[in-house]
Amino acid sequence: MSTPIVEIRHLKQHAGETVTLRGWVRNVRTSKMRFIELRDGSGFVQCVVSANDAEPESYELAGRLTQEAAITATGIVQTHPKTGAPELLVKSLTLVGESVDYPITPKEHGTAFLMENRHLWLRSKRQWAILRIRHTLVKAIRDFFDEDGFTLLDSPILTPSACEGTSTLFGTPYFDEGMAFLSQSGQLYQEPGLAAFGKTYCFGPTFRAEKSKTRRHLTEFWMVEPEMAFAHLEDVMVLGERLTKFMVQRVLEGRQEELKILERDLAPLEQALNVTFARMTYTDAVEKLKELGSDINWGEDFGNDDETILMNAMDRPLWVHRFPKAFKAFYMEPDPIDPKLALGADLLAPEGYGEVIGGGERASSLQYLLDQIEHEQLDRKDYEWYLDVRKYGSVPHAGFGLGLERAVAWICKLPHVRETAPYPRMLGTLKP
RNA sequence: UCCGGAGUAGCUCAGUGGUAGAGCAAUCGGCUGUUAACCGAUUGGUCGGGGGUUCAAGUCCCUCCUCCGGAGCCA
Repeated sequence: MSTPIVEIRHLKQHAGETVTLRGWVRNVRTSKMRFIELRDGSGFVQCVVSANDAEPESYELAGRLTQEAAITATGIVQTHPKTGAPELLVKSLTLVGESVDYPITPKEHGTAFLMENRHLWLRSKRQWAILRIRHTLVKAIRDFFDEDGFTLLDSPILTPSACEGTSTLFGTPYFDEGMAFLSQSGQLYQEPGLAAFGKTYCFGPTFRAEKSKTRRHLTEFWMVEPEMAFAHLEDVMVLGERLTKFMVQRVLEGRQEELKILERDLAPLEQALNVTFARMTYTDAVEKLKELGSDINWGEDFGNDDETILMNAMDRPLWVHRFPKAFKAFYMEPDPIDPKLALGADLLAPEGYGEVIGGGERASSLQYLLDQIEHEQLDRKDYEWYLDVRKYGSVPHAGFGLGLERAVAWICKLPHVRETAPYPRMLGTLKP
């Protein structure tokens, strides 16, 4: 006689029925009664093995199960007499794969050890919750742009030169063409797509060979980069805010169990959903920072502390816009009212998470771009294809980049982005 | 790259010059529903590597390596 195989997430629908579960042993507590905490990737459930209800050899097996052994368990779905949660009253157990001396024990571990065992750490409850939320955010991002009429236009990962010229790039030999570089942004490749598709986005890994050693940096991270034709700075802030709210909403709706595992305070997320994001010009932000005790001067980029100081005084996400042109990328459109300023906007997440979105309006004048390329001492030859966007039907256009890992870190309220990626790549971390 | 901190049992840590310790894990035994279960016992160490001081070094000095936190740079 065979019983239906059921995923733990569907257990509730099978109350009173005999079913088979397949999964891994998270923990075992043995007394006369034996309790197996089982996980199957879809959820967690307690299996109860008693001498009365289980076959003798299964009862015996339950007594010698080890952490992370793979098993199947067949029994009746009942409710926990104390908590009311579904549990399985076991009739029979089979051992599918044994597990000897699993390194990650129920007690605490250091970060270095956990990172070395990242491939196993993925099985831990917190990591499971975080990566499920990451999954939901990726899906939300795709759904948002697809439903909004954007066309996915994949930017290449192997590129011939720097896009922004500032950051360090990872290089790799590319046949007879010399060095190729891993892309640090797909944006420049989106712009030519506008005249073909109107609104486009790319979403994939990007790479920065910066020797940054902070809680906000990975050398490999995912970024979604929408770009819109006939669009201005205002459109960036409107779109970015809608996207952020959509992402937060999807997680609040669909990942309640995971948020609970993470003990995430939901109030700041609900707040972000229900209010209009704050806006402040760079110039006002500098004034505000000075009031709050920062030693920043106009013309300097925000330091890590500055973002923290600014956001501690804020109860919602904040757009900072119109930065000094000097420290922004060469392709930014200058502010027609004050040409010292660039029409850029960054979205700072609350709770100390800092920049999640960076974007703005792109320069649409060929002559202006040529002047900028000369001024920045870039090689015009590298950008001819990019300049063609301005030669053949140039229009105002704008877009932004949203860093997935930073969004996950904020929404899960994590102390470090390294937990937001399945296999994070950082300064000094290439394994596993 | 700079500043600070740390490397001792499989893991998390205590041990400030005189015989190397605890909790967890593992192993064995006990316990009528447990939930980081609990109780008892056992096993487990080139004290990060190299050099030095000393009768004696986990402990003091030099040096290298690795990791953690922060800065700069950025999403």
